[in-house]
Amino acid sequence: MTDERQGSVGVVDSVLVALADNTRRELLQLLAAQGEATATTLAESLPISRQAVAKHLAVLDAAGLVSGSRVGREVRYAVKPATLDATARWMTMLAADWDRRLAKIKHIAEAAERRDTP
Amino acid sequence: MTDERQGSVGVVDSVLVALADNTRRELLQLLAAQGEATATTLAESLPISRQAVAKHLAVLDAAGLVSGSRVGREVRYAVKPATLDATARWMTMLAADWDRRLAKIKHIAEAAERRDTP
DNA sequence: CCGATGTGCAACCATCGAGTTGCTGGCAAG
DNA sequence: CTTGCCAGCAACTCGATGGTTGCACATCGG
Repeated sequence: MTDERQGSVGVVDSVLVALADNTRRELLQLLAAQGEATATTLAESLPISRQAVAKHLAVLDAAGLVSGSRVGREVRYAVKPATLDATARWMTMLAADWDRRLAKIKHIAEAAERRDTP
Repeated sequence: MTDERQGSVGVVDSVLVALADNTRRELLQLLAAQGEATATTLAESLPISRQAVAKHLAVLDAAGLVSGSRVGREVRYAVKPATLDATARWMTMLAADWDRRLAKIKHIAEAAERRDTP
């Protein structure tokens, strides 16, 4: 199993790195809108070359956010919601964890205050 | 106001960029664990210099993930769960959107298949 | 078979970002 | 007042990354 401890490396890292780029997010949006598309098609909707798009798709594929399947001489890419969803879950969990800790610390601080100024 | 459309720039961008770095995530973890800490303190728990930590904290602050408050000659930083939570929500919504579109497209494809092979 | 179209690979360039060192300025404790 | 932390620039190095061009390879259509 992949351990997957909070802030360490892993699947989450690659997803976040992939999502950190605006062009890649636009690419995902286009893919989600069209269902399936090739690198060349996508490049026509963006101000960058086909090769640049291909590289981005490789990154997204490595992160598990998209997957490509060869059909004849072209490669159709499609979005994979599961990975994004998993990352969203991880984030929600993390935020909840922070909240828990903050609440606990605040509680301790208040207790100390009550003790100092009775 | 900041518009804040789906895949375009904005708050989400800065948060994702901030989270894309592993050192920054470790920093957040440390902060969440300790409640409050200064740049120098945090630097002692990491293999990098105080200045590097300060830069990272600046990025996290700009993204709204932490906030620092001056106490005497030192600056105490603390985690801000709200922003992370908002981003997590955004992601969940996005994943759901992808799922919706995928389902619709699949439906269309099946309909076409039924029509082609009656 | 031959041309057109789409991918993949490699080299190359420019910029960005993480990290460093070095110095200055403020605040506090002696 | 002086000494010692702590924070805040500023300049610099260097590897990662987004982007480009050029070419070779496969596949479809005539």
